[in-house]
Formats: sequence, structure tokens, C-alpha cells
Amino acid sequence: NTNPGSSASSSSAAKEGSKSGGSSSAPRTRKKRCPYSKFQIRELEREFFFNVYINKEKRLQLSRMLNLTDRQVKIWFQNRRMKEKKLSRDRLQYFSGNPLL
Amino acid sequence: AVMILRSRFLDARRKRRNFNKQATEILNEYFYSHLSNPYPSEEAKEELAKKCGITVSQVSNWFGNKRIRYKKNIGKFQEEANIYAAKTAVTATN
DNA sequence: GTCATTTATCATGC
DNA sequence: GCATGATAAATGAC
Repeated sequence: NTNPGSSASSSSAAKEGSKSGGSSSAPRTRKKRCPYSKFQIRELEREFFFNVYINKEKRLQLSRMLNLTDRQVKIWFQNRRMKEKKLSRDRLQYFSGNPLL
Repeated sequence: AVMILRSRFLDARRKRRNFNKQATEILNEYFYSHLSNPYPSEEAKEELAKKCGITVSQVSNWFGNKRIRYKKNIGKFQEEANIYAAKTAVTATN
């Protein structure tokens, strides 16, 4: 992997969009999935513990600290909420039909 | 006791176990008979899950993996595709 | 915002 | 050693 988080100066990836010049119809390559580091996950989880929904202010702060874009942080929280919901469903199904409890 | 069960559940989450042959048969049969649009509806997923003895999430995982791995290397699945194509053809004649 | 999905990665089975 | 199921980033429909 090699972290996205190491060098701060790095030309952080993509400002995706903007195809200024009309011409080339490059479908805009999908950003390659890059797993986040342990440190990044810890900080994201820490904030998620306090607020399942993050506000714009903390989002910008967190994105700077972790060298992620605010879009990445926003999407991480979205995915994390979906994960939490799935965990709840699985737990319910797992413990239902269990003589214990 | 609750904690033990909880931790065991969390740990077992990613412990992979292959599906039995019959379940794989059912899933493949659906996949290759809907090859032009291999996206089962929520109701179809529930029915497949019941018939296979797995969860709806597992059905979704299976189709997600199957779609991309099929697309990524159609040649590798050609033989398998022919098998299930013949199978569905037989059932159609009955 | 949710949510199904695509894609790559992870972890295990064999 | 890959096949296979589950999970983690990233996209898009709505």
C-alpha cells in the first residue's frame, strides 16, 4: 500500500472532476481503493464513537490530521454507519434462536 | 457469558466456510440462467437464501463476487457456464 | 442522507 | 498455490 498519509506535501490525489477542456471523453478513472492505516482507522473510529454523524468542521479537521480528503472522511462515515447497521442485523439473527439469553 | 458469546461472534464473522455443493448449485443455476442480468431482486435473494440455507447478505456477497470474477475472466468460467446452460435447457424441456 | 454496487484486499480452505 | 467467502474503499442511483 504505502500510505496516503505519509508525506503531507504529496499531491493528494485527485481533484476528480473538472474536465475543463471539452474534448477527450476520458470517463475519469475510478480511484483505486487504498486501505487506510491503523492510525487512520483508530482516529476515525474514535470520532465515530462520539458522533455517528460528523459535522463539516470536525470533518475538515480530521481530514487534515489524517491526510485524507473531506470526501474520503465523509464516505468513511457513511460506510461505517452501514457497517454498524449490518452488525446489528447479524447480531440479532445470531442471538435469536439461541437458548441462552 | 454474554461477552464470550459476543466476542466469539465477532471473531467468527470473518471465518470463512465454503458453502455446500447444493447451495453452490442453486446459486450457479440462477446466475447462469440470468446471465444477461444477474441481479436478483430482494425477494429472489430471500428465496435463494432460504433454499441454500444461508443469509441474504451471503447471497449478495456471492453474486457480487461472481459477477466481477466472471466479468474479469469469462474464459475461465466457460466450461461451468456450459454445464449450467445445459442443465437449465433440460429442465426447460420438462 | 441511505443503500446496492463495484473493485481491490483480506483471510481462510484445501 | 489459487479458489472462495467476507470485508474495506469508492461510486452512483435516488
